[in-house]
Amino acid sequence: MNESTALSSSEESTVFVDALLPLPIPRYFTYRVPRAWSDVVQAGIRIVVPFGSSKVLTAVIVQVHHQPPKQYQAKYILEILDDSPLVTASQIKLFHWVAAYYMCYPGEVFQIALPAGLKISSQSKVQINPAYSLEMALNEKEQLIFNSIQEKGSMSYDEIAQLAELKSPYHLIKSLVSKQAVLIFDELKDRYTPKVMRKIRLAAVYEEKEKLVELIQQLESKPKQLAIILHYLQFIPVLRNAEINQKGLEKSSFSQADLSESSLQTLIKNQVFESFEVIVSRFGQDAEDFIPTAFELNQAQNKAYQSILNQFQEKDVVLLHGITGSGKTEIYIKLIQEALANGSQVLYLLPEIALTTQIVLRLKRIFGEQVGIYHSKFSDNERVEVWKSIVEGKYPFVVGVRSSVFLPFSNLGLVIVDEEHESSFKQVDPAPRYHARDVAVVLAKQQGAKVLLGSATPSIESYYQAKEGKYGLVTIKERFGTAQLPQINLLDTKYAQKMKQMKGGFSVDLITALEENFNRGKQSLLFQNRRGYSPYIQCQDCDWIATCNQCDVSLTFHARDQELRCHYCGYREGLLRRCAACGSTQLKTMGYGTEKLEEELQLHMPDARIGRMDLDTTRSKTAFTSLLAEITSGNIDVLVGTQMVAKGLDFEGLSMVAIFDADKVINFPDFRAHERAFQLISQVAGRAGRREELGQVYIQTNQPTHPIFDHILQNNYEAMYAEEIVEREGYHYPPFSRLIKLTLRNMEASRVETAARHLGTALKEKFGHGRVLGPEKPLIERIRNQYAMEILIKIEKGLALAKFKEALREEIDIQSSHSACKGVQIIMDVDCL
DNA sequence: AGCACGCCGACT
DNA sequence: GTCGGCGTGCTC
Repeated sequence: MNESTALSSSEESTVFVDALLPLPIPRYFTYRVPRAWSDVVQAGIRIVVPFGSSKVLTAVIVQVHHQPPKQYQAKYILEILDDSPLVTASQIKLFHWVAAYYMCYPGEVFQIALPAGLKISSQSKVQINPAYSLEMALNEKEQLIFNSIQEKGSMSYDEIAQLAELKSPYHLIKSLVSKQAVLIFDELKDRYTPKVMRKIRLAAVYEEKEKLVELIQQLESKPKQLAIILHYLQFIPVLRNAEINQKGLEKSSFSQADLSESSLQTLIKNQVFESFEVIVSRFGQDAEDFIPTAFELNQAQNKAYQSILNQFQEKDVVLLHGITGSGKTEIYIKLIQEALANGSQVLYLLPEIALTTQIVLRLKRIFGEQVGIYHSKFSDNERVEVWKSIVEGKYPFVVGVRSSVFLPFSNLGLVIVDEEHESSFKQVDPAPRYHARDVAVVLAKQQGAKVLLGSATPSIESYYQAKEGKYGLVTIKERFGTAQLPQINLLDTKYAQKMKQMKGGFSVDLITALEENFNRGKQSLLFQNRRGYSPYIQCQDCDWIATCNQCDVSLTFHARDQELRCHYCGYREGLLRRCAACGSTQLKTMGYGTEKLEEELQLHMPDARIGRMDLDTTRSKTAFTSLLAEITSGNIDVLVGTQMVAKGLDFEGLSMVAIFDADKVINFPDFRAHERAFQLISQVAGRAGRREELGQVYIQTNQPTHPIFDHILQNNYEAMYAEEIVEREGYHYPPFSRLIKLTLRNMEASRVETAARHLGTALKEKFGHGRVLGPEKPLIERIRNQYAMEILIKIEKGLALAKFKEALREEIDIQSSHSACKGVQIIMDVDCL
């Protein structure tokens, strides 16, 4: 390739860049770089580019070169957003790997990887610079735009382009910016606004003792001002240590102490105090209670820890199988501390729901300002901050959800995937449909890092890898401290029914157990994986059931809001008074959601304080934390909850756990049903008796003889695994094969069916009947008026995966252009769960 | 993914 | 006679 140094003519030395755009298009796009920026551009910096007739997008440069495209005229870059790379070369590589593996496009990975604040688009805005002082004359057009912005307060790029009759207003705006007439909203440069804190400090003269004493004497007659000074000195003892004055005190501290705002203003005006702003980290606030703990691992933990270190010598991935309450977290912490001490970065992946709980607080307390949190419950600004900080080398330790595998690490030494069996590590809806655990393994390999997968109930896949020797395996079978494994009791609801021992959905035994536990002043947990009041309502006269008109599901009744809701499309309507089919008023709520359990339980236990934790009661971050506080402070005796309570919730007084209905989980029509049931039930059971006392677990089921319960009762993971793995091998399911699920969608059922049959036949012919299953109707045939059909592709172990996928992609492309598939959307999900 | 360009039905 | 349906194909 030509080097710029060797070129002289202007045409030849024009700089071009290949850019990755956040779109599902399989290639890079080449743009021309304005001369002024030819030295600025480099791989990894973000640019703003025009795309199509009217769109403007943020892209990232992957390559800088001098080859003008031959087929077309390259468009100019509109803007440069960074002066140093924000996306690393290894990230781009990872995007490509993910795209190839999960059968999507690098642009789609890029789109998911970048927090929205780093991807400005045509909607970005411009406002007047309050400091503008007419020093620089504006030309006619600029003046026009300036006036218009002044009038409206702010204008978007699109609006300016329209008014100025320009295709791209960037140059005009740039000129206005350079004349200091306007400011681009931080939204433009990126939508990220740093969080600032207003602080107050004493003017430097008063750092001297005499001056300060003098000041205080002067203010004797002004009690309000004096109070402010004294308040300040209480927190910032300037006399003892003059230097701390520079850091100042938060302005809010004064208002919180009910001190006069106007007196403070007077002091500022009189130059006793000065007011200033600092940019604060959105996470750093409680860095004060940062305790660099040196804790001791117990014997079992230490053994496990040593074993992990040993196995890391040979294996890149180690699976830590530690039963609930065995203290895996302490081992993680020790490993993290060690990796950080070696100067490498650490990524700690957690499933979405677990992240809001105590573990984050604990890690923050231990690692202080070293830790960055990457989570969707935090605002996008916070995500941007984490991204930028990692690039700058801050936050060597990141705790995050699945998308944090795409952060710009450069020196990763350790990745921990906690609760590695959790299905929320797999993205389902928009592409890329990636599994964060598996991407983490690739990421780690790329960076030369080690991976520790941790779980009390590992996924069959991971355990198999460990058994096969591909991963290391470390097992802890003892619980931490004096905690014992809970005792598990099965409650046969079929029998109870026969004996008239049921009160509503509760067996008498369950109520008795709950009451006893309550009378002993202990907390209980009632688990039911279904939110709302009742999953359906039915007419007692004609058996009609209220269903969603956009989806093939029943509407769930929510008592608090007195409405029926569809949990799939979000549709809601008021509660019906009459049956829509026969007009009868005999409508009855059927089945049990958490709301109904809460209500019934209150009738059975009128004195108990009952709380509920599910998606509906924890929508906001504050609702979740306040509920958590209620539980830990003992203000709740029985907590009713969905799977949210099963993950990482650990509170002292909890000595009993009840699973309201185990049958739903066990009978789920899927080859992973047993694995999932074991995981979920063990997990919920594990919440009980994490302290000294022996915990009790009650499971209501109408099939107490089901073999899965043998393993659950004995907490025997290995036995469950041994049984399951035989099944998997026999039916060629993972880990003995790879699965790709094709979902076809269309508004018309018949079209989807035709297309699915057509595609299914073609694929069977091309890849063999044994490898293609279906097409079949999914559990829910229609969602949001879209009908679906599924085809499952099984790829046996040993087949060249990448080649197969290429061939599959090709065949799907061919078939999807066939008339039978017209208008039918085809979605590919690799390693579907 | 959007969005423009392009060919066939019910309307002022 | 036109407005508009959404079917294909392109976007540097």
